[in-house]
Amino acid sequence: MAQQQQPMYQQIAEDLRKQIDTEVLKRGSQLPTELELRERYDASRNTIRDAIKRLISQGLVETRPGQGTFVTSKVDPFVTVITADANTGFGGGEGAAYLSQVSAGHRRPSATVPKVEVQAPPEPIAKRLRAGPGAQVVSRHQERYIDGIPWSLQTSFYPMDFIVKGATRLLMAEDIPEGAVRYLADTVGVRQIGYRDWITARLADDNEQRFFGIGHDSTVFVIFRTAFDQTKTPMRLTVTVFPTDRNQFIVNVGTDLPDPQYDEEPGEAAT
Amino acid sequence: MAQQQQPMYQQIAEDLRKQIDTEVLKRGSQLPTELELRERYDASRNTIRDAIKRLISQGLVETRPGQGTFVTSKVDPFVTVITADANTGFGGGEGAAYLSQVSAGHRRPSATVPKVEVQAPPEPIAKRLRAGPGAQVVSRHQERYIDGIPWSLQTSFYPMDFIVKGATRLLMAEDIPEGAVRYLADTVGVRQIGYRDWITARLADDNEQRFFGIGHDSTVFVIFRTAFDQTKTPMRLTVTVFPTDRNQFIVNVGTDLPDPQYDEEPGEAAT
DNA sequence: GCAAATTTGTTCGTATGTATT
DNA sequence: CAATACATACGAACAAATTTG
Repeated sequence: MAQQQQPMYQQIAEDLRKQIDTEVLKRGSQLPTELELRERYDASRNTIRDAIKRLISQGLVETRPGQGTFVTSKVDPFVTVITADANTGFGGGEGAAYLSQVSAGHRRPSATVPKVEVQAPPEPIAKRLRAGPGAQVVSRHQERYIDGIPWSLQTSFYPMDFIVKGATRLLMAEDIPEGAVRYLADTVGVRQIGYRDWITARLADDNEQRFFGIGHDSTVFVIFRTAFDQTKTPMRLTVTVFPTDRNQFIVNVGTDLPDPQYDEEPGEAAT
Repeated sequence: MAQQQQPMYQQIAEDLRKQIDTEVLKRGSQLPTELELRERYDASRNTIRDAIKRLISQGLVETRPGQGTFVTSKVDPFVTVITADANTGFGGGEGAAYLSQVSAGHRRPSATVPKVEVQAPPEPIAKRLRAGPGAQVVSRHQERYIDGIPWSLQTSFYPMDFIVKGATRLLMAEDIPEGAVRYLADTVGVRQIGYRDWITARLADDNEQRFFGIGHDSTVFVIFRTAFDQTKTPMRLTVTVFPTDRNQFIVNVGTDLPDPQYDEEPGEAAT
């Protein structure tokens, strides 16, 4: 009987995970306290805590000091189409239409008013905007929600040059209803010919952990969107941070594809 | 004196992280043993281990039983272009050209011979291929490397129908040099008009942890690529798993964009 | 090839601090 | 204020993996 291979804390974690999967422990419900689990599994409290730590790092439960440990209630994931679809045309702006939201109609996106700053760009930003040393940029930062759930943190950077040439509304801490792309075309004659998204993932920093309400070893998608004008010059860089636990992305290549079937979640797949 | 705010194990982790960032502890080098750190920081071994666990979950160090703890040596990330570029034309096959590899010329991709199976597809696969109950599919699984480094795990699923109609080479455990797209067009007249990538992230399972050599709380990208034929019917589903610590993706929207500047890593950005 | 030394992994017990009810 | 529940920290012992002599 080669059964006693795994450490006890992993066995306990596995047992609790199964109870969560099979809804014996329902979403949002409270787990037994550490002392109760200690008796049930005949283990020390430290071992119980090691098991719970595993479940936390897997995003299955969360602990609240003074209260207890609770099964996390996962939200229906937000699905974002990165490539513009036929209806919205050639997208890629900053505002509400910036990223086409699948399941639109059911869900209500919202965002804080932009926090606008003029700053010397950090090195990675400057490189992507091809801003030389000493150059200044305008940054516009927003916290974005869907149905009241923290969805993403977004910061757009524009060359200061646009302000000098007349696009002063970029400095206003208010939305640009017609979209920044349209506004820049109208005021300074800069037309967007396309953009490039650079998709990465990393651990969430402290800010992001607080805003999204995720643990310290949760990961986030970071998408760098560089938009180019008719002279192939970067005209905007938008950095958006999405927690991976509630976000998915779609990229369409080719025309005339059937609509995605949104009721089909991409579940686990054998490799 | 509001200095004793953070727990000790977090302070120790922070101190070690700084030493790694400033190259005091170089890439690949060994950290002091737990007993040495225990004396240096005047803490118990368990507290030292809590600090190291934090560094592990941040991907900064790795432990090897019987040997010690080592600073992880990060590889130059692999950058994959998801949208087809002008040169390769309308991509989306299964083989080597399946995903255009940036920095090509410097790096050598390789893959194991496909492991071919005929199976009843798991539920998520069947849904996406629109395979009814009882339907069979052919799966072709490969482990893929770049410069000998584990890069991705890929499984493609084809409807069994193609085999019946004559595309028997799909059953062979060997590469299809001209590409599966071309082969299917030639043998059964099924032409690919495009594909849709569905990008998600999740924790790595045991298989993936072993193959990629990553920890149990590391995350992976999972990309579901559904390819459609001229009748808008799914003709292939490819599931590819990439560890997030060494992979990035580019999506181009619009034509005539300048080339990416590959020497510019997307570093950390203020939000 | 084997035994010893080294190093990390697991488990226990205990005590105290902090947040919530 | 008291009770409850999780968070941090210490010490100790043994197991498992690896290297060294």
